[in-house]
Amino acid sequence: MAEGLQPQMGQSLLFLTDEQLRKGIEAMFFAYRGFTADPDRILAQKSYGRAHHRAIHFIHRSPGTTVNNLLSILGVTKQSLNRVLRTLIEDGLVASTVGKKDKRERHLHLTPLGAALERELSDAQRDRMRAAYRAAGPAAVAGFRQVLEAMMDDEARHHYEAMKDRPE
Amino acid sequence: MAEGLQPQMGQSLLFLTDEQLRKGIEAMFFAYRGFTADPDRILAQKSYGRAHHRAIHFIHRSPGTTVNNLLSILGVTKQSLNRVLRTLIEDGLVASTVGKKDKRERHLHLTPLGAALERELSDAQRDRMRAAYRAAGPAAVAGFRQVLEAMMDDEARHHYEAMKDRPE
DNA sequence: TTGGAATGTCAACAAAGCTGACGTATTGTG
DNA sequence: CACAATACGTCAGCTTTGTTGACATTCCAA
Repeated sequence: MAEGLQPQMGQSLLFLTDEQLRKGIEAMFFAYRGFTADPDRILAQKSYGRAHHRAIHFIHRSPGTTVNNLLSILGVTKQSLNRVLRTLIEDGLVASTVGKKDKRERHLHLTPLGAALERELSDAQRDRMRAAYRAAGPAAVAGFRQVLEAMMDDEARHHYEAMKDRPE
Repeated sequence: MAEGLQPQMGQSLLFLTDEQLRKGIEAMFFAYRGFTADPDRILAQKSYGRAHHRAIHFIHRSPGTTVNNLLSILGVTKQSLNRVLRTLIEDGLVASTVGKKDKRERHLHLTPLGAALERELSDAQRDRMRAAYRAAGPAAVAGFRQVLEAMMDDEARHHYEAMKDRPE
C-alpha cells in the first residue's frame, strides 16, 4: 500500500512524509540548543539564567511594559517571573516604576547597566543568527520565518506580531 | 551614516538587519514553545517530562544505541540521563541489554509499551509540524531546514546528519 | 463602600540540569 | 600478567526555573 501511494503523491507532498517531519523535529531540537548556547555562556559567568535573558530581552523590546503583559508574553507564573525580576531590580539592571494612570501597575525599563547586558547577550545571539542567515540566504530565511510562525500557538503568534517591525 | 548605507545595501542584504535578526530570535522562542506544547501536555499526565521524551525519541530513532552515544546526542551529563533512563527502564518502556561484543556497553531499545508512548508523543508533535509545513509550503520548509542546520553547533550538526534519511 | 484586579510575597515542591566522588565490570595495552 | 582506560551506575548535594496554594496590600470603579 505504501508502495502504491508513493508515485501518486508527486514531489510536491514529499516534504510531508513522516521522515521529513521527524527531521524537522530533530532540526528544531538541535538548532534550539545552538540558539541558546552563546547567551548561556555569558549568563553563567554572571550567575544569571535563561529566564533572566528572556525578561531582559522583552523589557528591552517593549520598554515600559507592565508585569502582567510580560507575564503573558513569557507564559510563566507571576511567582516565577517575580523571582527573576526581583534579582534584576536588586542588581540594578531593571527599573520598576509605579504606573501614572493606574498606580497598581509597574512599568519596567532597562537601566543603562541592564541595557549593556542586553546588548552583550543579543550581540552574541545575533552573531550566530547572522551567520546562519548569511549561510542560508534570503529565500531560506523567509521560509524559516514562515514555518516558525505557523508553528506558534495563536496567543504566541499574537505577541510575536505585536512586536513586528518596530523601529529601532 | 545609517541613511547613507541603506540604499547601497540593496534588498539582498535586508534580511541581515538587526531588526530582522531580532525577529528571528523571537520567532525561535515562540515557535519552540509551540513545538513542545503538545507532547508536554501528554507527558504531564503520565508524570514524565521533556527529558523522558528526548530519550524515548532518540532511542526510537537509533535502536540499540549505547548510553554513551545517547549522552553525546543529548548533550547532558550521565547522571542526568541516568535518572531519566532508570525510570523508563523501571516502568518497562525501555530495555537495556548487555553488549555482545563489548560487555561494558548497554544497548537501549524501546519495549512495545515504550514504542506506544513514542508514537503517541510523535503523533502529537508531527501533527503540529505537518500543519506548519502544509501552511508554509515546500519551498519554505527547505529554507526552514537550511537555516536551522546553519544554526547548529558542529557536533550537533554531525549528530543531526548522522540520523538523516533513515529508512522507516 | 465594597468587589475585583494587579501586584507582591511566603512556603513547599518538582523537573532537570550540574559537579564531585566512588564502585564495578570489562577491555585494551605495555 | 599487570595496569590504565572505558562504560556504566549511583550517592550526595546544589542550582535554576518552573509549578500550586494561600494571603496581604493597594487601588480602581461601580
